[in-house]
Parts: sequence; C-alpha cells; structure tokens
Amino acid sequence: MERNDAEPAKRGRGRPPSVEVRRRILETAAVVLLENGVSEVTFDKVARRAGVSRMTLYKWFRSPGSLALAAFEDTYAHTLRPPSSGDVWADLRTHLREFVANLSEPRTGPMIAGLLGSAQSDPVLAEEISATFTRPRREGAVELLHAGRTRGQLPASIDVEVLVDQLWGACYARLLLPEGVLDEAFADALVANLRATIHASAD
Amino acid sequence: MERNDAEPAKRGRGRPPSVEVRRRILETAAVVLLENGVSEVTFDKVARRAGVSRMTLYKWFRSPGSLALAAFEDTYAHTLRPPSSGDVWADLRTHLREFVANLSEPRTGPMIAGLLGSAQSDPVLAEEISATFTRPRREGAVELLHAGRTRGQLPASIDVEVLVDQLWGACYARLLLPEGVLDEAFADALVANLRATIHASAD
DNA sequence: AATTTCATAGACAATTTGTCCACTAATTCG
DNA sequence: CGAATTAGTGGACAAATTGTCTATGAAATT
Repeated sequence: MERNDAEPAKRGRGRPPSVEVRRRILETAAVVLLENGVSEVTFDKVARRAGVSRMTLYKWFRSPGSLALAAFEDTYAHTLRPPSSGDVWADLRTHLREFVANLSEPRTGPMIAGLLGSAQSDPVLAEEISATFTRPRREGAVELLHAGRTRGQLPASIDVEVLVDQLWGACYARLLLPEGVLDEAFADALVANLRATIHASAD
Repeated sequence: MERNDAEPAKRGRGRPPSVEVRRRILETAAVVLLENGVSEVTFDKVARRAGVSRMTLYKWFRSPGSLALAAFEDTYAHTLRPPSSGDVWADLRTHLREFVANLSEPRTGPMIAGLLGSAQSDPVLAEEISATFTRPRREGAVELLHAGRTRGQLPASIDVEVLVDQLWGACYARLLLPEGVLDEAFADALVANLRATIHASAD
C-alpha cells in the first residue's frame, strides 16, 4: 500500500512527512469506507473531505483501493490470536467463530468483501490484501490444523492446505457469494461436519 | 440483466428490437470482456466498437456489469449436467473436476472472478449472477449430496448446505483469493479429504 | 393513417483519474 | 548560515465514463 514503511525516523534530508496529514487522510478514508463502501473511496473525495492536496494522496498511495486497504488496516483491523491450545476441535471452534464474527460484522464484513472485490481487477491490490490480511490468517490456520494432525486428532492422510479452504475458504465463499448466510451457526456447522465424517464409521 | 426477457414474439405495437443490434452488442461486449476484463466493459467502449448508439445500451442494460454478465452468459456459459449416477464419490469427482476446469480456464476463470468482484459493489448484479450462475450450480450440488446422504454414503448427521460450501465454496475461495492454486488436483484433494475423514476411524 | 416503440446522433454537466507546474514549508548537510 | 532535499499546496489540463436530455427517423401494430 503505502510507498515507504519501515523507517519512521531514518529520513534523509528533506522535510519529513506530516503525521498530521497522514492521520487526516486515513481517518477520512476510513469514514468514507464505512459510510459508502470501497467504491466511494476516491482520491478526489478523500482529499477534499480531509482538506488535503490531492497530489499528496497520489504520492503516498498507489490507487484508491490501496488507500482503502490502508485505512481499513489502520482503523478496523483486528490482531490475530495465536493458534495455541492442545485440542484441535476447541481451537477450530474458537478461531472459526472469531473469523466469522469478523467477516459478518455489519461494518467490517462489507469492507473486506468490497476490498476483495476490487482486488479482482487489481492484481497489485490482491497481493497487498494477501500480505496484510489473508495470508497471515491462512498461515495460522495451517499451523493449527498441522498441529492437530501431528497430535493424531486428524487423519494423517488429510491435506491440510486443502482443508483450510474447506473451513476458512468456505467462510470467504459465504461472504462473497449471495447464497447462504454467514453466522456463528455456520462456523459451528463447519466443525460439526468435519467431526461427523470422522466419527461416522466409529459410531 | 436485460430488461425484458420472456416474450420474444408477443410485442405490443411499436418497432421490434433489432436482433442484429443486440447480437452486435453482445458479441462486442464478449470480445472486450475476453481481451480486457470486466472493468473494461463500459457502455461507451462497447457502443463505439459495436457501431451502436450508446442510448440503446442504456435502454437494455442496467449497468456495464450487467452487460458483461449477459455477454458472458451468451458466449461462454456452459450447460449444467444433471447430478445423476448412484455413487456420490464418482459424482463428486466428476462435478468438482468439471467445475474447477471451468473456473480455472484462462478465459472464463478471470471473467467469473471479475464479475463476482464487481458484484461486491453492486447488489443487483450480485442477484443476477446468483440467478443465472451460482444458484443453479449450488442447487445441483445440494441435490447430489442429499442423494448420497439418503443412500447412506454420507453420514446422516451431515449438514448438506454447509458441505456444499466446503467443496464448491472452497473452489470459489481459491478462485477469488490469491492463496493457493485451483486445478484438477485440488478438486481431487477436496474429495480425498472428505473420504479420509470418513474412513479415518474405520481403518 | 395514427400510434407506439426502437434506434440514432448529438449535446451537456458531473466525477474521477492521471499528470504537470510553480510555489511554499521544513529539515539536514556542508 | 545557506544550499540541497523532500513534503505539501493549489491550480490547471486532457481524457474517460456516467447519466440524462433532446430531436429525428424507422419499423411495427391497430
């Protein structure tokens, strides 16, 4: 998203970027994002409402989608909890519930859907979203399932990378497609289906 | 998508819509869709390239996305095969492979992804896509799984509506998110994971 | 022949994008 | 201190797209 990132202090010579300006930009973008959705987050509108020169936005953000993602991260992003615990089923329930709660929140859900939607016609935005949102979550999920398989709580022959899509990916599908609802019951049903198949022959 | 639909012959009084004009519009839109993606399918561009008045497009199509969907349907849409057969596993393999092949085709895959992307900021387009693409496929999938459960090939306690998202929805997730690849191996792995869990306790 | 609907051609304002330039402001280096 | 450097402003411009509006002609039905 933003062009510079790592060094907040080690700036060369010139005038340092104004934190104040940056804050106003991100705050305004976040408000527009919340009120009107991703498609309304334009350089023009944000610049006018933030009382900032449009050129500054062009300098720091690659595209309106990129700005929207930065504002989302800055204002609405949640921190990730570690996979932890020793029971896959408890972990799955906890993490899927939390994930679904995040995706189905009236504020953040449509934002994420909109961002992923814009990413379909913007490969760079897709990579940015992957780096800051989807990939970290996927890695946690893989870790969780892998640990469970190692503990023998999941069949050894299971493909963990695919199973992630069958759980978390299914949630994304419900978020992005108009079919079916995305709620806590769905999260529980995902886990229940997995358990149902595993215990089917044992019952 | 288009405003009228059902009655091709029973037109009231005035001059009938020109099939020729309609054909040129859809053909041109399909070409633009193929060459440049959904975001390039604009009323202006299609009208100019088709040699047709822009007003005509505004009359027949609600939005550029809607036009793109109509062109997609008209030119690239596949017909659905019935669920049939007596073996869930064979059916799953066949249908998921066919579905994945469709979604991962270099032409149709990005088109569908782009259309679903546009739908994130256009609820009416979302409903149109649902009616002509996602819902019919989902209904076939539910039917397939329901039949398998009735035959006792799937645990009775399984939630079929949720399992659809764990199979077909997982494919949509791989299509729409930048993580993971969507290929025939993935389709097979989805089925394999399901079988692995079912037979886990029996082995 | 009158009515109705389709199609065209042109015009217009409003947004947004992307780029350019000149100017001012703040900070560091020599 | 002064020069170089980077940040931010304000204005301007062309280009594309949308949405709407007019006027005009073309093709069908009653």
